[in-house]
Amino acid sequence: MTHTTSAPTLVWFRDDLRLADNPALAAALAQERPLILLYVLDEATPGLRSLGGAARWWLGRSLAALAADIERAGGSLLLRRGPADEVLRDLVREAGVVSVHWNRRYDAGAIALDRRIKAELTRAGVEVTSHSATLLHEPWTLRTKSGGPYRVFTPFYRAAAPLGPRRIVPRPEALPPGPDLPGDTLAAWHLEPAQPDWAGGLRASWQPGEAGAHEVLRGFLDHGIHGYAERRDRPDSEHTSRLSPFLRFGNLSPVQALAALHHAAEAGEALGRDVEKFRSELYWREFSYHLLFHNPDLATTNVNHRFDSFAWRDDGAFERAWRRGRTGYPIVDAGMRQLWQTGWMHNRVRMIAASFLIKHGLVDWRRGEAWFWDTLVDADPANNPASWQWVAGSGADAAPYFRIFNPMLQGEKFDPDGAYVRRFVPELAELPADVIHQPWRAKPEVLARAGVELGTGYPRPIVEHGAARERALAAYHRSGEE
DNA sequence: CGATCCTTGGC
DNA sequence: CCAAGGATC
Repeated sequence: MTHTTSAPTLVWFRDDLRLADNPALAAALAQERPLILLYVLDEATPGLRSLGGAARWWLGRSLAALAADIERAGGSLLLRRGPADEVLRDLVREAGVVSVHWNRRYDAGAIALDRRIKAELTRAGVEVTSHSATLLHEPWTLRTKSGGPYRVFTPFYRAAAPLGPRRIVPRPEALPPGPDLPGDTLAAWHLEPAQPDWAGGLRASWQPGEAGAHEVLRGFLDHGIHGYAERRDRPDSEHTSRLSPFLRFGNLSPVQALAALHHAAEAGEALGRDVEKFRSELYWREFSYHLLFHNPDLATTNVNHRFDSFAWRDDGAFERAWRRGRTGYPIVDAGMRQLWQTGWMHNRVRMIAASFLIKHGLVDWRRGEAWFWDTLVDADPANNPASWQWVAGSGADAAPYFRIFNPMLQGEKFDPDGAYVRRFVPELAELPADVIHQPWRAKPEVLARAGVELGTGYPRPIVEHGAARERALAAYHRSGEE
């Protein structure tokens, strides 16, 4: 084999930062040519949404891990920055690339860019192949009997699940070296914050990359999955998978997660109900991408256009209090502070916090979506907007608008001992469980004993729940009359 | 087409 | 008890 003398194949990594189960990498390897492994930091192409701060941190860590994994296998990761079409055009010319492989993306900006690059390179005589890697099923393969895309989860799931995912592609044992090409250093991209360094909580919470993904997956299938169906809703317990950021950046594929889940189920390590529940959660991710593919402007436009005339309030003070975790509703504030500290929020609390911004504050869901986009390590172009629209009531298969979460009841139901609130809202740590979700109702001596000074220390509720609820229902009915 | 169903409640 | 209305077969 003459790897070093023949023309190279290029693998362009994007949302698939792993070596195992990577169809583009495997197909490129099978060509037995010198291999260029590329990542492009593209902050210049119009229509591509720039990563938020937390996601940039995750990307930096993932690339460091990927580069190390690649080097251990004998290859090297090339880093270049700029508009991806220009970067690829230059690199192809510079290195005499004859074949390019990548795994597909599904947001409109990326689809348009990839299509343009593919057309240009093909015209130039380069073979370009895209692969399915990031989803269990390609969105265009699922249609209702009447021919349209699914808009309700359950029929989607019933149609998709029996199809079964593609086969897992093995992890390559060795990577051939590629040509020596000039590239950027990761440090020069400044993906991790320096001044100020706000990422301490993220570093303490996560180990991005492929090895970290498998460690979390293993831990989840050994422990968290037991009782998952019931306890996944409890923010005070460790029964969620915490796989979302790994799936977002492709440190792990959903195909790998599903296969590991089935393996655990067959080995009798997990109960059917828990397995089924987690499987359906993987398919919720799938459904979000399906919605994104069929609604390219999911992050900016109401899926249900009845909401286009909704009179959102412009309330900077309310939004700031929400972002900082100072609404005076402990379960909301705990969630918002968990988000800021760790780059992640428990799913149940995401719903409560999102509902609070939208319904108690009447703030446009896009404002909340943008904040989550900037602060979540798992922020992706599908799940984030789809979930915000779900809470707002404007999305597909959405919660009805009149379903307004009661933050006290939700707190008491899902964090009954207050352990989650105590962890993230230390001002309230000494309050007894029976008042921790509504401290304003505690007797003065109880507050004093706990060292809580409402108003000066922990805030009083920014809105009264009952009044806010009535206001939201009235706004909804007004909107419906137009 | 009419029947049935629909992630995540609140009062 | 209340609260719509659309998706799907």
